[in-house]
Order: sequence, then structure tokens, then C-alpha cells
Amino acid sequence: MTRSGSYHHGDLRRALLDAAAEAMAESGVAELSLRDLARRAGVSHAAPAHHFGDKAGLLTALATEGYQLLGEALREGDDGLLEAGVAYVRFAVRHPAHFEVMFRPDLHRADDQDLAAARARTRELLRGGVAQHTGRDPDVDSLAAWSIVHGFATLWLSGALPPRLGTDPEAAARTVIRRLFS
Amino acid sequence: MTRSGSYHHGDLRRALLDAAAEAMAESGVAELSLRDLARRAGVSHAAPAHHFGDKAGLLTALATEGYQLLGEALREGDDGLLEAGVAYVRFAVRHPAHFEVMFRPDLHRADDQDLAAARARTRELLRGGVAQHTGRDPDVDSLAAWSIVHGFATLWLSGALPPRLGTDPEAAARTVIRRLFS
DNA sequence: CAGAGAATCTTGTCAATGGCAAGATTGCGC
DNA sequence: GCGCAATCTTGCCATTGACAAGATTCTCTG
Repeated sequence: MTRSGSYHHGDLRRALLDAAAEAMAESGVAELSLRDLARRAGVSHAAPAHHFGDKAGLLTALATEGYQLLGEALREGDDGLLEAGVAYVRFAVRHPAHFEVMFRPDLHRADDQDLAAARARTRELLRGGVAQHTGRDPDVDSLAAWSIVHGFATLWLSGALPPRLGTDPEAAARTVIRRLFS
Repeated sequence: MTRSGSYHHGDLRRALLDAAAEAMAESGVAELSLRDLARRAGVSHAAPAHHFGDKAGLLTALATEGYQLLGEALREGDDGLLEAGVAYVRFAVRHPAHFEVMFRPDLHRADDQDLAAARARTRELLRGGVAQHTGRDPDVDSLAAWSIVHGFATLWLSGALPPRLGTDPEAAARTVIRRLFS
């Protein structure tokens, strides 16, 4: 992607977002540095500012991308509520950086237009998926389902869960989600 | 607590932990600064190092305190599984800084002895509380219960939940947790 | 009660970071 | 081909975390 020797990068925005996701997956947000991302992309330390303004701007873009990716993950399959929950967990584990920044309003600009739009669309998908598969209060069911998959994903990512569960988060998630439907 | 005019603070460790919890509750971990905590406590910028070593050391101490506080919250009441879940959510909402740092291993030293001990004790409480109130697989029930309350608490704290739920997290949590028992 | 040693806190310093300003280079529309 | 906007660079500054060395106070022991 990097056109070496060229003054212009080619697709610096994409490269910075990828580098940010990679760096965060490795060592967490705490150690994320714009200057390090710039080094990874082979540009000067001030280049990121032009594309994202500041650090919050970059993370806002990452969060927006996260909601889009989660939306796609939920749309795929359409195998019912259980598999939608598994898809939620799979997304979180495969894209831990996106997932984290999506739910950390202190890291992004929650009122950003693009972010708000992507977030609203994906949330509607979350609610809609539940409403058609339940016979009870859809509000409560929706919230319970969201809570249980979100909690499982968060606990898994934080390393809080016992090693007894093995290395396959999707299998473990399936068991837990099923518990909600019995 | 601050003995003004005195060279020694009196209880700087306590003051720094309180200031950290307050600062994090206000503006998140991202903006947490040791130097700002030192200013709040009225000491020089290098004073915190003597008590906690470095930033990770301070957050490790905060996480340890968090596990102790959560343990006390779970022991109180003993009103069954539902109320234990509500207590979990109440703890998270009342002590958002402690809660966050407890589940962010990138912010603390997970192998710290005091932290590991407090964590193990409180986790045992979590598992034990579930095991005696269920007739099914206690492992699955424990994990499902932990996931749903942890997910609800996390979502609530991140501001992701719709305003329709009102301003009382405990009431909303009760409704959601009950859904797991039906 | 006196003094030694430990605990606590301070000042000084350094590299790294985020952000801003001003200038250089390149691509694009007319 | 020319002008202008987009992109990227270098240079700079305040803030931060961490470390080192020194000052002050507490405590323990004799």
C-alpha cells in the first residue's frame, strides 16, 4: 500500500487505522501513541493530524468502523438469535480494538455524525434481531441478550474467565447464551 | 486529612487513591495523570512514586481495593442470587474507577500478590453464591450470571443503554437479571 | 532523651508524547 | 500548463512518567 519513495503515502488513513487496531490488540489503548502509528506507517509524526485532527478523532473513526463491521457480522448468517449472539462475541474477539473503543466514550467523540449514524444503524439491528424471536417483553429480552453477550465478550477479552473454558470463545459463548433461552 | 504546613502528608497513599478514583470518575482513565493527583493532594510531582512505584502500581492498588469493596458488597445482604447480582451492578456504578481498573489488565500488574489474593477471594464468592441457588450445571449458571450482570454494568457505565431505562440502574438490573431465572 | 537510620517528600532532569504553526511537495480541476 | 487545495514535513512547546539526588521528619534503639 505504501508507495515507497513517494511524498504522498497513498492511503495513510487506512494504514493508520490498521496500525492502531494492531497496536491496541497488542498492548492496549493505554500505550497507544500517534507518533508510533506514524512510525509504523513510515510518515512523519504530524501526518496523522491531517486525517483525523487529533487522537480522539482517530479513535472516533475506529469506533465508526467498528459499528459498521459489527453490523455486517450481525447481518451475515441470520441464523436466529443464538447465532447473532455468537457473532457479537466473535466480532469482539476478532476486533478487540474496535470493540473497546466503541464502548469507551471517553476515548472518542460520541457526538460525531458518522459515528452516531453507524451506531444507530447497528443498534437497530441488535434490537430488531431480538424482537422477532421472543414471546415476551422485547425490551427486557433485548437488554438481557445484549447484556449477556456483551458481558461475556468483555470478560473474555479481559482475561478474567477461568482457563477451564478452553480457547474457543464461540463455543463457550454458545453454552452461556443458551442458558438465557431455557 | 492533610496536615497543612507539615512536611509529611499524613496519609498520602489514601489521598492519592481517593483522588485517582475521583479523577477517573470525572474524566476517565485516559486523562489520569500522576502529576494531577499529586497537585490535588498538595504534594510534589514525585511523591506518588514512593508509595506506588509508578502509575501501574497505583492502579494495581486501586484494583485491589476494588476487589475488596466488591467482596464486602457481595457479602452484605446475602439475599440470594438476584440481590447479589444487583449488588454487583451497584458496586460498579458507585465505584466506576475501581470497577474499570479491575477488568483492565493492561492498566495494572495482574501478577501482584495482594491483587491476586483479593481477586481470588472475591471470585470465589461470586462462584459460591451461584452454586447454592441453582439446580443445573453450576459452571454454566455461574458464568451466565456473571456475564449478564457484568455486561449490564459495563453497558450502563459506558452510556450505551437507551435513556428509556431511566436513572436507576439497580431497578433496571433487577428486571434484566430476573429474565435469566425464568 | 539523644542520635542513627529509615521513611517520606522535594527539586531537578530527561525522553516521549500530543498538539500547533509554518513551510515544502504533490495531485487535481480548470 | 497553471493555480489551488490536499497531503506531508520540520520545528517547536507544554505536559507527562520516570529516575536520581538531596532535604526533612519520624521512629526505634540504646
